[in-house]
Amino acid sequence: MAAATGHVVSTVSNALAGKRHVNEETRRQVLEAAERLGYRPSGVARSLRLRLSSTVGVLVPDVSNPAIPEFLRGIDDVAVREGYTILLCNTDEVLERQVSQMQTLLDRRVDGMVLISQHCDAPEVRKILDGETPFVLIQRRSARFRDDYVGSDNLQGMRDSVSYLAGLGHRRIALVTGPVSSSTATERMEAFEGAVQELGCARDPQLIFRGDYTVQSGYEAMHYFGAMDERPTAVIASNDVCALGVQDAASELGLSIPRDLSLLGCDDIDLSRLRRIDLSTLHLPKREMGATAMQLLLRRIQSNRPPTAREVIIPTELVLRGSCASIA
Amino acid sequence: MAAATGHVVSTVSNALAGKRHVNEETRRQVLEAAERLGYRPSGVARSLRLRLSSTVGVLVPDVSNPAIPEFLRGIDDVAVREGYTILLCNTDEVLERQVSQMQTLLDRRVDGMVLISQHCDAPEVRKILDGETPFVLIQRRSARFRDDYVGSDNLQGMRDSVSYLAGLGHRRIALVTGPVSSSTATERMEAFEGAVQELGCARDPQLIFRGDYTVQSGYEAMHYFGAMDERPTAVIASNDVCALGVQDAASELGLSIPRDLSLLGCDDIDLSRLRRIDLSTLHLPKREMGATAMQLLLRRIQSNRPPTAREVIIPTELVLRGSCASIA
DNA sequence: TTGTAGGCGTTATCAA
DNA sequence: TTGATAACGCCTACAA
Repeated sequence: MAAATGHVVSTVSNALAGKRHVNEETRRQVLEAAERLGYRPSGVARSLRLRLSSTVGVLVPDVSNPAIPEFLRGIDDVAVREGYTILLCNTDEVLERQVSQMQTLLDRRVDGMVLISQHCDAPEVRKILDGETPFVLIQRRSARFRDDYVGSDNLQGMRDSVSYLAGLGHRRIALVTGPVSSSTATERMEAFEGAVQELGCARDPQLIFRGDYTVQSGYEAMHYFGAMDERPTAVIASNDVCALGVQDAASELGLSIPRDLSLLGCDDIDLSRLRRIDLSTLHLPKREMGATAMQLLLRRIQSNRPPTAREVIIPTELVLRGSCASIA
Repeated sequence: MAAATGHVVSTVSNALAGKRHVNEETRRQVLEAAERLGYRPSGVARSLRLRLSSTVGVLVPDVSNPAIPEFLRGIDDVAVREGYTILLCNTDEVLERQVSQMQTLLDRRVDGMVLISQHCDAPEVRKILDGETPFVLIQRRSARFRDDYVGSDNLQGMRDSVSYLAGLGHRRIALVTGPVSSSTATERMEAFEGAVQELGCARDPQLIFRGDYTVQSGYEAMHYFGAMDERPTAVIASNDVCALGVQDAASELGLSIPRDLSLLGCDDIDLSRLRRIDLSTLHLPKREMGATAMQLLLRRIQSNRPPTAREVIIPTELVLRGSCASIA
């Protein structure tokens, strides 16, 4: 490229980047030549030189789980605005996969990472997190460390949920929880247990089913609940996707929602507001949360001294639709 | 790193990469030092040297549209297996955004690009496509050029759909089509028109509503159809997401599916099989299609002489669920 | 305002 | 089998 213009590389570089002053005429020539040749500076070379890749890795359990893309979209919104590109990695909740993906991201010298509901306490993971590369956690935080984190207010949310159902007269309320490794799942479960006790509802461990945030697990949960001698009159699912499975099994069992069973979700995925689904749920502004996480990450990337960790807890809001009713 | 081991860089490189023979003892030392120092070769430097980034860009309209992530997952499956990482870009169907994202990908020297339902005939886009960087198209192909392409058999699929409905006695069948710029939408629409004529159904241009693959557009379409003097008795939606909107509006209008209205989708997104949705639709193996596209891309990336373009047309399969019934 | 030169961290080539 | 060296394409002192 330099050759083509008759100017030296540094002049070309400066003309293109507009960093230092170059003669207007020189500049014009360079720009013209670049245009004509379709020349564009190599981001790779720049990354090597600057030791900055303008790239962030995002780890997700599985993009095709409906709850995930909305976070992703929020992250992307601010990433694009700030000139970053996203490297996407699916981990399927499998620790080794997560570790190897993180390693790959590091090898590619990403400027930072966003971990959406990923393992963050496993020693292999922690070892990477303790390195130089900035990161932010979404919806799953460490039990032992304080990191940059964006998550929902699970305590308040679950309390609202239980007290809403209790207000409708329900006393046997079941919970389909998420995987043990998920702090959000754990927090929601603990809040559930607390609220159930406070509000004088049944405290039956059998009413808690361990799921894994999938439709399938909600489906299994409901079949399990349905087979109990004393069925729950209401079910809270730890996320909407899983609530969809509960709905499905309920139909199969001939249980009408909300007549025979009240159902409450968490997350408020886009589909929950469809009349066919019509799921009452805790709304979570996922796109905004993704954006917030990315902003936190950028703050850390761009600051010279590592800022102190910040945890952003987003309040949830109960969205009442048609899946709950007072007990007959 | 080289310094730490007392060996020269090239030896270190070779020990780590295992390319050429190094003394077993030397090798051990290098590996040990790397382990101890947590050293990992820079992918950026390697990319610069090799002029290969092991990175592919994927352009999508919007990740949070449920039809998209499944393709993405398929792409990722083979990408990971082959050591590639995905750079994700949302374009929102906006041409300038697509162009600027493609430019960014080029700047980052991606080894190739996958365009999921993107503009591919606009001159700005074509200019980039005509460059050196390999690419594959999914679900939207060029009207004028023959590129590597993976898409559904829209002709056969739409024929099956119409003839299924005609077999149920429907004669007034409506279509909610996709954006003009989408070849899949166009192909489906043309196939619809042909089939409708062949099978002796109403050929009323009013029965075709131009949507854009969103829930919202399906919703609007149904309200439009619902207000007609002579309502259609069946609706075919150009994709499932849009069918969801039709369902929603139908509920709102007090039309029961399938009693008052038969509804057929396209794509078969995961959610369509939920009992609450229960949408009859054309199944499309989206994850497999994504994988196929990525394989096509790799073939092009890895071959010395550009192979001739290949179009892979995937047959669709009508999945009968509960959204269609014979006419009363 | 422009030119020169060094280095970012690899790999490939060539010589030892 | 190993060592030295030259790119890859960019940015940035520093010198002119």
